[in-house]
Amino acid sequence: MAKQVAFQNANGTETKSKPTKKTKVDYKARALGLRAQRENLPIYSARSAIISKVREHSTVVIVGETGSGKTTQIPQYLLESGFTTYGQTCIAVTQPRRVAATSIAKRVSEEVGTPLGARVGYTIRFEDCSSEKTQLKFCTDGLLLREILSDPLLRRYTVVVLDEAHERTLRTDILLGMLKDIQRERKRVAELNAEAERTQHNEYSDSRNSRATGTHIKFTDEAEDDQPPIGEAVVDSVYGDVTGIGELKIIVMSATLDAERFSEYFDQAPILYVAGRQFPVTTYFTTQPQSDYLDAAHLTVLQIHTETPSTSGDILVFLSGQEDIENVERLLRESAAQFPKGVPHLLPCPIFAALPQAQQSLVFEPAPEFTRKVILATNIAETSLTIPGIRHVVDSGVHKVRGFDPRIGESLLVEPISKSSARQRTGRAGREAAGFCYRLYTEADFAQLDEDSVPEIKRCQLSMVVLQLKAAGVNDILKFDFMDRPSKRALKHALLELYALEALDDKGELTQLGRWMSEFPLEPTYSKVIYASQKLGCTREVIDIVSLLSVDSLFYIPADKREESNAAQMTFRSKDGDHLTYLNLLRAYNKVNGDREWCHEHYVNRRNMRHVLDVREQLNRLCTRLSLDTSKSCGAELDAVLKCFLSGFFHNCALLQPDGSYKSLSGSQTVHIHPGSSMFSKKVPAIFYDQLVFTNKLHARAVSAADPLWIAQASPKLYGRISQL
DNA sequence: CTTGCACGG
Repeated sequence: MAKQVAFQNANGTETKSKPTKKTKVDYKARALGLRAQRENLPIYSARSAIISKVREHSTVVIVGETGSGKTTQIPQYLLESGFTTYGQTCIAVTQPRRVAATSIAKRVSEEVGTPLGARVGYTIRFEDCSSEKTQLKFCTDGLLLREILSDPLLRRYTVVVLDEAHERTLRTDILLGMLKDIQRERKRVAELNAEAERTQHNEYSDSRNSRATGTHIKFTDEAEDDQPPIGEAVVDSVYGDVTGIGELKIIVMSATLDAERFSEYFDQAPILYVAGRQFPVTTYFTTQPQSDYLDAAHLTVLQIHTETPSTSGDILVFLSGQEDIENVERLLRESAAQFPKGVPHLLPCPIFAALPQAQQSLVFEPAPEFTRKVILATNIAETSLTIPGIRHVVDSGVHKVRGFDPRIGESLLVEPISKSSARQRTGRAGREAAGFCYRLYTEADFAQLDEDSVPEIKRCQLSMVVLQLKAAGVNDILKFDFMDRPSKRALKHALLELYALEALDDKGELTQLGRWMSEFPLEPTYSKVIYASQKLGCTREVIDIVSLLSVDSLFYIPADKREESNAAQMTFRSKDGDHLTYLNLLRAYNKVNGDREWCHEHYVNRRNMRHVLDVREQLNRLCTRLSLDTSKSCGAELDAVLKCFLSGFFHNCALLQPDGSYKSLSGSQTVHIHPGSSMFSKKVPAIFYDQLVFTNKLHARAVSAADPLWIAQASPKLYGRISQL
């Protein structure tokens, strides 16, 4: 081979862990069989140290490397140590991802030896596998956040364990802030309870004189029938009856050594370190910077393949997105076709979130005889998926990052990864045995990388976050104790957006509409649209379309089938734009009952369509509970639907210019209609869009035609003038 | 004029 990528060995090796094996449910006997395995985990020797630290401190930070067993064991140690009481209190363990919450709950219930949903259970959106008996509940962090809105003190829980906190997802960060508040309030309320107990046991003291300000104790003789028979109810001026509520313990679990930040945030909480099970990974850097990482990735894979036996394990390549993956796949197929006889086959397996399930699962199947798999992956393989059999990792050093700046809007750009991300990628080579990692950048470039990625909360739109905080009673958003504070500009932008949507009044206080909107698991723009649909009589259509917009791709478009998939999409096309096109798609999908073949023929992403139906069902149920008539339909008068959308999306409008381009109303920027849109290359006086994302250009996604007059009516204060245009 | 990293409710 003429072209080569030169590598050099890094100083030292990097290591990672061994996964636990999946097993079948078999309750008591099975649990007994698992006990030896549990006691063999690295964390087992730290059991009593962990428990006593949790008893002594309100908050404990635990750093556990992959394979330490922290995720499955620590919740069980707490359960065994009496941190909960049957039928009354519970331990919550949060995960950033749904699959993790469910699979860990399954494993732990096996180890505990009870059926799933009994003593150990899980709750995620659309799926509740827990009961009155549940004392250990695994859930997504987003779900626990929702629970705070209906139970501001989280009174059911004695301990909350935040797992994977180092990932710093938007929801983990908000949860950290809110839990810190809740912990302080619980401490105050717990003291009230302790004091009530003391006064009750002292027959000489007058309890009325010994209470904290702002509270009073109800006497049993003035109580309703639902009062406990013995003793007195403890009532707090803010939370009402707080009888029996104790302190809230918080355990922050992290896989990396950034624990000091968590410890500082929780008033110097103690940090415990637990070692993992690891295999060494030999890491190489390129000797020269690579101008084209796709070419470098392609050549490196060929080098690994020819220089090591194919039985030495599969190759995992980290790339930035679908386009990169499809390009490298093509290069590899071309090269593999020219292998001389006797060289083992090379099987490229792409994997990214938008890929249909059937193709995703190929990654997990063992390669055929005399064949080596090359997994071409996005960040999905960094944390979300663990692919067995990987011994070689090729790291491009880049990923795609969503950004947000109120001045520019949203963006989606390829950027260098952080050091911790590079280490995480490297670790993927050492899950089962010693491995190798090839970094397609120099050691000097690695040294220049940021230590950690920027937390999500600093690079996304915050209107939904701010609405949630307001609904949870956080009045001064600018003073909220964020672990990493978003910019003042971003927070003010969110406050202004909520004001424009009439969720906040001119004092910045939550309006009745804002309270109503906060009930929805939706961006506030969407809940506003649903609200507007009642007056205009098209709630059924609006809920359908909002559900359709909750997934990011309704169609799957492979690079080589663009023409065909476009033709298939034409079947659903509405002249008014994407919103009604999507509605047509849903109706067609329902007519064939989501038939698999039909979806395949029309390039419809079936998994995402199922999610749409789940969201729709949840929204319908929620609306009914809030006494909205979800059957209100506008029939063929679909203009009403577009008008509703404008009541939430008046900020997302653009007007046609004499030169045929569109300029946004809010920022006077040139916006380009996304090529996948039914409005692409169409000229109408005005458009509105679901999203504006900067990639190489400002692209408007999910676009529909709008009457300029409707825009003026939707927000007379902002755009009243355009009716005169 | 030709395109969407990953998640969550």
